[in-house]
Amino acid sequence: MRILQLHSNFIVFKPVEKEINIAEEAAKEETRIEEVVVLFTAIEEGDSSALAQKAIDDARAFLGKLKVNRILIYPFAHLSSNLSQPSQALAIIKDMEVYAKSKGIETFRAPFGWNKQFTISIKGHPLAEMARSYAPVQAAAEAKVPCEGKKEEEPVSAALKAEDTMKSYWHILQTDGSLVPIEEYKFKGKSNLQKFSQYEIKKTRAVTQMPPHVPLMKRLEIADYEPGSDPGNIRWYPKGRMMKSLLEQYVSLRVAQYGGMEVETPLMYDFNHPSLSSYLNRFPARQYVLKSEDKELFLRFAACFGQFLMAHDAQFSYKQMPIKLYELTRYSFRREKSGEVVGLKRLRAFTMPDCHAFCTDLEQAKKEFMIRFDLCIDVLGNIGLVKDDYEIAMRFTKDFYAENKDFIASLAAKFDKPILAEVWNERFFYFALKWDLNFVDNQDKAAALSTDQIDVENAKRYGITYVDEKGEKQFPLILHCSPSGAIERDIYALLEKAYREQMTGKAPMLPLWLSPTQVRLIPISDRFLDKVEQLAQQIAARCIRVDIDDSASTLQKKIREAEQEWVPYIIVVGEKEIESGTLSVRDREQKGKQENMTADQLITKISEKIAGKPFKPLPLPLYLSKRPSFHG
RNA sequence: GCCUUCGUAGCCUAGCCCGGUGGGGCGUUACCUUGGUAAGGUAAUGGUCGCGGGUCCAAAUCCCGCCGAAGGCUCCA
Repeated sequence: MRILQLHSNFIVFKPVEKEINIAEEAAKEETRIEEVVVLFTAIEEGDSSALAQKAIDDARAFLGKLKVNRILIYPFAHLSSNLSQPSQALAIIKDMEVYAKSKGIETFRAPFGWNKQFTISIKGHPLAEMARSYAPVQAAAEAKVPCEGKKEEEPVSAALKAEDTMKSYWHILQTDGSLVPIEEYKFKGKSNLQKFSQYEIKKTRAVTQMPPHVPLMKRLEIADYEPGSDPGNIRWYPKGRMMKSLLEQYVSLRVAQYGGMEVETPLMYDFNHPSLSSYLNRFPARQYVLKSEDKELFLRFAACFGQFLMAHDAQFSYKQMPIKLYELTRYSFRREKSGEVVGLKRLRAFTMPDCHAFCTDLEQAKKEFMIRFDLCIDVLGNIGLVKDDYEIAMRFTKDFYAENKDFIASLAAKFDKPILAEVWNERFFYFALKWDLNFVDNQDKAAALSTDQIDVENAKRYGITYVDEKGEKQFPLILHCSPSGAIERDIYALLEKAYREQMTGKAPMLPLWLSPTQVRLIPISDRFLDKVEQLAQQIAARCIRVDIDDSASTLQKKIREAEQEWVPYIIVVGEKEIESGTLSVRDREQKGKQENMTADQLITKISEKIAGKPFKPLPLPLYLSKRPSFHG
């Protein structure tokens, strides 16, 4: 049996003439049905009533999802070249109709045996079009790995087999390296891991609140939606641009210290390049496509292409390996579905540091993997996201675990927190092992930050080779690592974390090195402006971002506004301070407690806290009265 | 893409159900106030009520279509 299932706005059909002599009686009139799932159905040799019921049951499963309860069974012989006898076919079609009605479905049927004309309007969503094929006997068809973007289901048996291959078996990998099936694991005291597991496995969501980081990114003048672009393409205000730039610099610095060689590669690539087109098929991201003269190009959705094409042309041997290439893409483009794009969490254009390491063999890859694992955790920690802020998932096949149990156990021991493990029976992605660190936000949704994976496929695909000890060409293993994840996502995580801390009664703030204003000076009156400016210059000369609130508001209001801007240190300056040289510093970290210190002591205190981090000067005019407001 | 909800000044929002001159707050500007650690006072300014069509004597309000956003679904290397 073959069924083409179409979720339609409407269908209009009209019987024209009888094609066979057993055709049913029908009037040659137009029938119009609105909001209906149309089942174009061909009955094949050997089909039974049981199969008819199964077909209806499968269709019912979709009716629920589509929120429709109306079907049209439309006999359509052209789907098969192995049709059954018309008399049997009619009987089965009728069985389908009776069964569907018995299940409470509003069922229509087009007459059997007629040549009919029809007009149909199909809905555009992914589930709208679906082809199904039912084999009459359980002959094992060959299994195929389902391919993303294909709106067709494989024959049942093949689909079942593929499902078995793709089926994820969820476990918790404990710090001693043992696996506990998720149903048996006690999440006591591990509520974030539980939330993350739920999100990964069941995708449960129940919140209707706007993600807290969205109003924050606007109010703090970090970033905003850009209505003049495509959804998920963000505008960055001066403060946000500065933060993003610092994060970019920091991650790039750390990768350089690790040994990554920074390169730059094109934003757009030829759709028809042989290596690229086969990679595209393995990577289920939707692209931005553009035409230039007679070429079709796509905007890159990862940094892999440029680096792989570069590695393809490079000459290297085992003596130089592992070789590490690095690029920070500004931007990677993924045309996420409009309903999925949200705030800084999921974008269509995002900044992605990506470091690939080309390794000779699994031993070298494992060693390198471990080094990068440390690097990622340390980078995130310095950005302001510690182990309590994220959960880890590790994904591998049954066989890989069996063969590398000690290695996986050592990763688990190093992380020192239980790990969500996704285990497959067979490998169907290009990696043998992958982990990702996931931030769990205030809506209990998870977003991946850092990740690393051992790629066992792409060297061959891109023709990347190295020369081994015997002078023979070999394919390397490739590690893909983003030490921080997307930079935008880091900012999302920092804002969500700040919001969470606010909920627990703490003053929300950004890490000191990322705060656009680190010190705010508030003169008590205009009379002190000159002296305050001198103080500002003294502080700014030591690479600290300081500004002056010279607006016309009252003192109290200026303090309130500085607090609402999350300024870490606020200093009111008047006669006392200028004469004594002692400043009364309001410390946000300590909920606004005031502490007396000299300017030099403050400078030392801040310098120690931001040591080792990149610096950028104040991204806005020194005087608040000279600043435009970018949002409200 | 689908479903639900929502679009009112630069920002937040009342009014919509039950049609009859769109109200408040923040901001901005001006004036008064020059202050000692989270909102000083007065006034002025600012609106194609998302866009288009319909119903009606009359539409922010009711109806239809479209656009945009948020949440959900789906998807998520």
